[in-house]
Amino acid sequence: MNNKQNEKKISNAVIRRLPRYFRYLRELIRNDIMRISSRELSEKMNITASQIRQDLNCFGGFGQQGYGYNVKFLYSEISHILGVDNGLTAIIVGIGNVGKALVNNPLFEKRGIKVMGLFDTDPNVIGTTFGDLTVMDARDMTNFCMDNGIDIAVLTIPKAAAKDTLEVLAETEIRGIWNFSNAEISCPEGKNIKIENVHLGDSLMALCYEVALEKENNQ
Amino acid sequence: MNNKQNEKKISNAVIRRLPRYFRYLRELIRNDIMRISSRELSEKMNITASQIRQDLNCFGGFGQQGYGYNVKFLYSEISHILGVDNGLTAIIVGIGNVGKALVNNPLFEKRGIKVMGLFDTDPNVIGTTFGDLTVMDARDMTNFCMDNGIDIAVLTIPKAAAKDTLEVLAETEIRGIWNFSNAEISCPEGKNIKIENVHLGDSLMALCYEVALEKENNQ
DNA sequence: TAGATTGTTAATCGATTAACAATC
DNA sequence: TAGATTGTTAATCGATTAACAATC
Repeated sequence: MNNKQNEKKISNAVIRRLPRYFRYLRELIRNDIMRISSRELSEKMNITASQIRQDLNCFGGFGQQGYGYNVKFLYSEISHILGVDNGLTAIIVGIGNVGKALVNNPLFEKRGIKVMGLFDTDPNVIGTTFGDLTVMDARDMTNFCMDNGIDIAVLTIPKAAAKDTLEVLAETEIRGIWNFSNAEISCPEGKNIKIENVHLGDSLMALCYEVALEKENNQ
Repeated sequence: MNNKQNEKKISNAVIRRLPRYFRYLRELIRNDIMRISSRELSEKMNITASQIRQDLNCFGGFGQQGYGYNVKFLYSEISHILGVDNGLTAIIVGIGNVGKALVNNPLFEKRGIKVMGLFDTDPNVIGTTFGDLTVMDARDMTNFCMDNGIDIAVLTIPKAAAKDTLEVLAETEIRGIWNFSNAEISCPEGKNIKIENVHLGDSLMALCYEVALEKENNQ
């Protein structure tokens, strides 16, 4: 039950699995399933029961011997670990096609993240509205982030704009960057900004590798 | 030099790194760098030189002792392994916000994939055009895939539609699915369809974990 | 030839799985 | 209490790194 997060570093492999548990548990709740054993969950998720127990125990004992796990309790604990109840705030920088796809996406809301502002440099885009948000001039980004205590910046900008934007953001209190630009960015010296680089192209190519291999072997 | 692909199974960890090599090598070519040693590349990519040599040797010797790697040659070999020159074809199923972001994306073209068709079920969307493609009725998807020998289906559809769409696609000669729907799909029994599930929400949550942890520790 | 750097084997490290004592 | 299932330690497996002989 007690939080071990501060005691030892959680491996990246574990962290990457947490959102998956989060998804499956939400599904169980939706189906009114109240309790589940590591074995049952392992069958649904296609991983070993051992791994589930190891993973969950990184954060403390969430289960009960002889009973299993209380689904709602486990879900709320994992939600907490993932910061779902932390009231994190975000801005989206670059309102092109990808930016637009994210603005209208339940992705953020589902995870308790509030999108507070949209930014672009194009005068034709600045001033347009999406729901209750109006696209602002990127030059006002620093002030906006500072005034509103923004936690996360979503970068849906061209590769060429990534470096400058990173420098601007480094001057704010931003804590994380979700980077969709093709530039591979890393945290500036002396800062402590967590960066998640999303390379959709890499995902597509991993698929292409398998497809191409199969195609060659088959004909 | 000789292709070892058929000899032993390449580990997933290696496959996931190939697109990254692809990107860095393209960058080197753009900067007119003709040759590079594993050590130099390792410094740029922030991995060990040992790993680079191990990775590349899964596919055969692409380098030369005492010299290093010829950038253009290595790039073309990796491109080939990733199927860039295989003339793969694709359709996009579901022309909502995410679908639109992908239609207008150089992602496919950059990797030699030709997007041949767009599909949707919404009568208001069917018939609209994007570049030289017109959105077709999803009911015509099976025939279109068969007639055009489509390799890859990109699913940008709601979670609820994923199961049915998968069943339809299973009746075609589709070889791969790039799945953006929140449903976690797997290959139907008896078929050999490679599936790449993209969970943008999982990526966002992994970032949130780090951000939330830092926030808690700092205040 | 001497220097450099690969290809490849061996050593290390970390992550996954198995086993079982603890306990509900 | 007996049965079930966790939490946790130990064993295994695989991936990464180090080392070095091969060779350009």
